[in-house]
Amino acid sequence: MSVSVREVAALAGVSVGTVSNVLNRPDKVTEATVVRVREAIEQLGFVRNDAARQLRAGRSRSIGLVVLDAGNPFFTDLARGAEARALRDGLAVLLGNSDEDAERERSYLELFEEQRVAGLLITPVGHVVPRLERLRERGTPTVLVDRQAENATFSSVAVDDVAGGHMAVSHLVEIGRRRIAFVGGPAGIRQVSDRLEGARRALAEHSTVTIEVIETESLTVLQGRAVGEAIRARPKSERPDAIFAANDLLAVGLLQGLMILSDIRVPEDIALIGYDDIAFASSSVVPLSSIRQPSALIGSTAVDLLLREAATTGDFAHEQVVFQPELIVRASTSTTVASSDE
Amino acid sequence: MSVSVREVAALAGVSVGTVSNVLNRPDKVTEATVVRVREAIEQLGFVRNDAARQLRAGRSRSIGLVVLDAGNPFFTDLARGAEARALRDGLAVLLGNSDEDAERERSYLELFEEQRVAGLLITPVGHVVPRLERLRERGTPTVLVDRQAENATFSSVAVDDVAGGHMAVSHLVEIGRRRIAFVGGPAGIRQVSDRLEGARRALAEHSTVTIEVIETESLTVLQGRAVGEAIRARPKSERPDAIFAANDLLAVGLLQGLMILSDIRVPEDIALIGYDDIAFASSSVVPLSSIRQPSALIGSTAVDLLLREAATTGDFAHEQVVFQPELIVRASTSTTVASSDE
DNA sequence: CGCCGATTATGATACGTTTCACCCTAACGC
DNA sequence: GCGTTAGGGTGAAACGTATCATAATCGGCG
Repeated sequence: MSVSVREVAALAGVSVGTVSNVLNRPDKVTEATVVRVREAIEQLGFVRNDAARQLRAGRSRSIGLVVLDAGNPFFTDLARGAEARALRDGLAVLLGNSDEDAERERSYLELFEEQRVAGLLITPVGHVVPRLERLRERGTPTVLVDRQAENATFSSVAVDDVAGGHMAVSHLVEIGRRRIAFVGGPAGIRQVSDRLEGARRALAEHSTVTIEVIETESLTVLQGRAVGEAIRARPKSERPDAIFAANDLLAVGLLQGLMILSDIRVPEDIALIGYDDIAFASSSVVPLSSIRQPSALIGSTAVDLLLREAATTGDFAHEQVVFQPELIVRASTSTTVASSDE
Repeated sequence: MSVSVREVAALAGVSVGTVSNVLNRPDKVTEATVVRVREAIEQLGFVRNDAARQLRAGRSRSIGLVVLDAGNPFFTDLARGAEARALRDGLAVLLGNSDEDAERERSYLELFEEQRVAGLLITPVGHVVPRLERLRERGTPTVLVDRQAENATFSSVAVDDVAGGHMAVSHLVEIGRRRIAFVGGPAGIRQVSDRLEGARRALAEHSTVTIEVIETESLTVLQGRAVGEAIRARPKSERPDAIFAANDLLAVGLLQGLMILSDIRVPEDIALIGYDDIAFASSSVVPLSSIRQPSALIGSTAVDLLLREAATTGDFAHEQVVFQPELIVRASTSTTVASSDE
């Protein structure tokens, strides 16, 4: 059925070893032979079998990336950054979408483990550290993405979410808001709890400000819309005067839920700030204030760390990279400014 | 280094064949033996080597999916649909992003071919038919996605883009627009040319309406913004009174480019309609009219066709599924209606 | 002309799994 | 008690590649 090196070798009148050399180290083979083998390959339509190659090599040329939500532009940008960086070293990136679900996460880890990936990038949901440690023992380096490793036992690249939460809420307070709602969840997700923690710290500096936490099942537009509608249904006096959403998807959904068929004005009645600064944030109904993260840079840096860790034999080289987020103010939190966007 | 079935077998005191049976057909093995083997697996931390498995099987348990733009929600939704359907048959989906670039597309095809994927889903950019035919000869079925196969030589699942283009422009004409601009590109992409074709047909029915084609390099927010700014820079009299964007990403960008620091009103001065109806369309500055496609359904149907084709031995079973798009009217094309959204 | 080193080519081997033809044993029917 | 059968288990073979020790070839030089 399938064409193998053996048949190529036969047609070209050389040994299989030579064919392999043409494929992998053409400089070690005479020009004339190279040509002859290449012709045979062409003629037979030979395509190298990656499974055999991997089996022999003991390791694949791919790295696995498990993200929380492949539909979130923040993660697609991150993936794009990772892919570009990996490509420079001839590595492919396998993308897995855990959808914030520990079970799905586990099944992707299993898949990647069976594939003997060259490395693993993950934004963890469940309790995966033991599994990751097992992987490491096998020689598969792991880098935690968008999440700081608590005990420096893994390399990680993250953005300071506590600082980001602090920024967001400080900003809301500065524009005069006092009844703030935090919308996000599930609470088990580190990014969410850190952003909330930052928000709380900002509050601690202003005793007159209160915060209400509204937990969601996931960080999606749909969930945001549901919460928005719930808030809209409240009597005016019980509504917050500002909302800090744990990400932009929620914020966009909130905007829909709050404004549709409603007299609520954003930001006049309720100011709104999101997180991630996805490309759509600047063009939503009311352009969205947000906390910007360098998504593509996170991805490429993660691959960088991964490769560095893979190259190091002594395994005490765990690096923790932490980027600082940036406040982007747009119309959703500014009554006066005519946002000039970017 | 790595643990193999052999060592598991040794520890459990059985043969390798039995271990394999426990892994793949546990019902064929005595309960007691199963337990013993499972314990050995656990104890040694054995993880099945997928490369060896594939090598033996001759085929992988993954299907490849090559899309035009992994950052476009239309395609992430499509991918999600495909993944969910594939999972039901125990298949993984490998996602490749061609970024509308023939070279990248080629390299993903090569990768998938080397991986001996069980099947291929592709939204083609370049001239890939010969390569796909070669794949088919090898026994790898292919389904064209979001693109009708011209000569019924491949299975395909698509949406009638000509009809969609017709819908969009008919709608613009109906609300009284006469100077229409079509924004999209590159022209080589079938979806773009079909939508334009549909637009032209709609025009043919109204001799007083003119169309201007503005070609873009890609279908992204950035490109849309650039075109929007170019239109904004024109003298008022030379601006179109309606724009049909080849997808929502462009439309969102156009919205940004047209409205920022500008007195142009949408839809009063320029009506705007996009294509795909991504989740963000309903929550943009001006909620966007669009042509809706059943993205997840396209993905799952494509996998369906793929599996059906893979099951068929006689190879004359190419099916062409064509869905009809749906016009979604929102504020960007309606001066009067206070959009009730969904 | 013969020797040597360098350059090329060879081909057996191993990677870890699944499969399949075969063996063993115990139970069953007659 | 013997033949038959079925259920469990065995282990060698094969999948297609890369590697590496070995062999062949060549050119140059003494």
